[in-house]
Amino acid sequence: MSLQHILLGIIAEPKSGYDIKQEFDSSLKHFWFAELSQIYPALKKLVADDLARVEGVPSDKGPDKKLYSRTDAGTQALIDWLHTGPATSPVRHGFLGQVFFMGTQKDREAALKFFKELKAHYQARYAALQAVEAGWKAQCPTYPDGLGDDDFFMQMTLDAGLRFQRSYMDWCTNSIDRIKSRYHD
Amino acid sequence: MSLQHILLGIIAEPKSGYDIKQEFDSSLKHFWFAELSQIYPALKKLVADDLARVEGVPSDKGPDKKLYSRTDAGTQALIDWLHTGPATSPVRHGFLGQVFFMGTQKDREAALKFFKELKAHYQARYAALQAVEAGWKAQCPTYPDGLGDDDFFMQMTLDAGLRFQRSYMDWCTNSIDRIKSRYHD
DNA sequence: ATGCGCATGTAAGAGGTTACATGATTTT
DNA sequence: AAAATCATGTAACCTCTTACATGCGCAT
Repeated sequence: MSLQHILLGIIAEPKSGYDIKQEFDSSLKHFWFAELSQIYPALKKLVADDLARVEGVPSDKGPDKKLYSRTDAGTQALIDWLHTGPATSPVRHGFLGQVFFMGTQKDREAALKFFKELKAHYQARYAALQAVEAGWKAQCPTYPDGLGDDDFFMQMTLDAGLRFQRSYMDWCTNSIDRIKSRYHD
Repeated sequence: MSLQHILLGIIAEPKSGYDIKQEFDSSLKHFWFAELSQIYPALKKLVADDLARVEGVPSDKGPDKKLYSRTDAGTQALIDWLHTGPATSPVRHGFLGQVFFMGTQKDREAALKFFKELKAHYQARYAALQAVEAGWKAQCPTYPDGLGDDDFFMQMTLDAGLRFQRSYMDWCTNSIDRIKSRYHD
């Protein structure tokens, strides 16, 4: 349900499916992602529902680009989405399932290895978000509160990403300490 | 992919699909959940794959219960899963998508309302986890480090849940302050 | 000439949700 | 007498992933 709305948000400026995929991979990946094979049909559906229009333009290299942009109905559908209340569908965390049943396996070293790997994973994600933030800081010396109205809210999602990753990392660090003091002392 | 493994974890003791659903809703819901319509076929598949066995027993009320338990191959499959490394598939956060595009709508009060609703949502989840923790504390006076080996890891997932909810709440609080000081001063 | 980046898609399948279907017992 | 709880499932649908298919232009 959310993908359609997120696409509507992205095509405030005319964009092709290929452009959108790159935007997912660069600036949106901390909260959403989609494959091209999902994006193309979703854009078609927006047009079928009169929420977007297409315009074919020749490309420098490769086939023609299809640029999608919001119709007025599309903008309204986006705003309606913002008014339906926060989209907080519950989330599945496979790694917590693994921890939940980790007592099944008596190998303490395996448990430590697991948490160290998890911590490294979140550290990498954290570093990636910090790099995005650094780029933003370089562009705007009064970051974050001197940002324009649109960027203000976008930066909030980056702030959320940074906080959440830190929280995961802290939990890993603490868990490693607890395992060590329980089994290595 | 993870559901099968989580079911294997749960059926260390013989359990019916109905029992499992209740366990999801009570103690596992901070990291996983599943509908009965998904659980029943999944259990059948475990039996077909020789990872579980079934035993039909008469129930006090209602139809016969089918109790599922792990085979040795099932236990091995569970342990193998723990050795494949942390299951960190990326997560989609619809509400962050909404925040990302919140600048589209110029209504500041709507933005504040959104964040307050979100904060209330996470506060409710946090309170639910605290209640689970309180029950645990009542049972075990040396909580959390005096817990048995199995419970030790299970409690870690509760700790994770509490930390993550706090982190979401803090972000909401901070975002509300930022919106207020940007637009209400 | 081989592969990479640009640019479009389709098809099969896995995973998950919602709605439907059945029937017994216990509580209000 | 009606509703909730116990207990099993099936079917249609939606979302997302993985694999496949096509073809141009540019750099090595």
